[in-house]
Amino acid sequence: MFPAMRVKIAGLDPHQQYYIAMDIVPVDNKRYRYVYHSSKWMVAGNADSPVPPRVYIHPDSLASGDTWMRQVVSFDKLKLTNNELDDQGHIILHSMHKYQPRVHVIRKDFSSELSPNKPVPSGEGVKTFSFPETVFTTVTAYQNQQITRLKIDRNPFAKGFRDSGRNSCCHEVH
Amino acid sequence: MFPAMRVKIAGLDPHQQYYIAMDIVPVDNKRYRYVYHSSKWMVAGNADSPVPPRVYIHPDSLASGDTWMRQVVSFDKLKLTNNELDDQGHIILHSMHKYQPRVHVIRKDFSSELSPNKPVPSGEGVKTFSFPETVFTTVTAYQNQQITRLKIDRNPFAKGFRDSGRNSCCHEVH
DNA sequence: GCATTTTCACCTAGGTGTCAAGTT
DNA sequence: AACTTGACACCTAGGTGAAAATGC
Repeated sequence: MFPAMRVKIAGLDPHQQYYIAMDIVPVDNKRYRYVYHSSKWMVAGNADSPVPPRVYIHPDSLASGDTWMRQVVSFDKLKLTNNELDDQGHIILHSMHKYQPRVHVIRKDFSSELSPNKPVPSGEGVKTFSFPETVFTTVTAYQNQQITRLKIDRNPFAKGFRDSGRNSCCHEVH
Repeated sequence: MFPAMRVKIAGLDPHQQYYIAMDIVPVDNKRYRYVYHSSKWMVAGNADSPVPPRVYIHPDSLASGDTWMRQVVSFDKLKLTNNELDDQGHIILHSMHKYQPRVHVIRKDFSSELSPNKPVPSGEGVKTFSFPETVFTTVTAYQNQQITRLKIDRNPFAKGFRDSGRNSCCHEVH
């Protein structure tokens, strides 16, 4: 998933151990299509049937509150798929649906049920945060030029598609 | 370090947490030189002055005995340097000296003193293993053809230097 | 003369969007 | 017509020994 979600965490007990995890939940029960001439996502019917729940457990888990709070916690290794039979542990989503990523901070002594294949437990010892500005719509092909440009300009792995990169290939270098 | 040291571990308490670590200790107090015509390492004087002790803590640490025993524990990410001022956490060794790698299994409740920059603690809760067949002599350039061939033939990153690789580059493919 | 460092081409491994082709 | 997939060129990132350059 790019751009990656990155969070700063405060208020933990420095000496307590925590897991940090992310899941991605549907925003509504709708399927969408993109209307190019109005540059808007429009409802295009009801959502497809639910997919197996998956949780991305941050690879720095288990770590102390102290460790978590000292760093920016980045979810850049989180991967998405539309393959409901995925066996790589990726988070499974429907294409053309709206989703909200959520961050979970889970005290170690409350993590007995934590699993990549089960919903995140809730209750005392688990805090969940979601940021409305991170809602996104899944696609298999980009629907507009702005998103393509954002991806190409910001992702180091897409450097080959940048205008500057393309032009510079034709300059003579001495 | 290639080939990497790889170990199978048995006899741990499945539910106990352990660190696994490696350090590399001098075999003797000598400096060596390689005599090509006899294909042997000969003593060439006394060892250089000791270097700062470094410990490689296996990146899967901390993990349960169960987890450790289920896998082959590989030290392929361990890195060596001859730079005594190294700040990358690599293990510092003198070139042209003989060394013995050691594997340490450290119970979590005994790991208070465990640090990449301090000698591994010893006593109850720490078990240390060394395998004489893994003794090696450090170099900055290979001293004989056998070791070069071993490296090239066995290390995937050296594929470009294999005979088959070199020849195949010249074949026409159609 | 020997040991060490630096630079380099050549790999592994894997993350990008593009485009052509396939699917529904 | 819209959506999805797969092959591809092009990157990042970093692990190899060869060979040249440097040091002692």
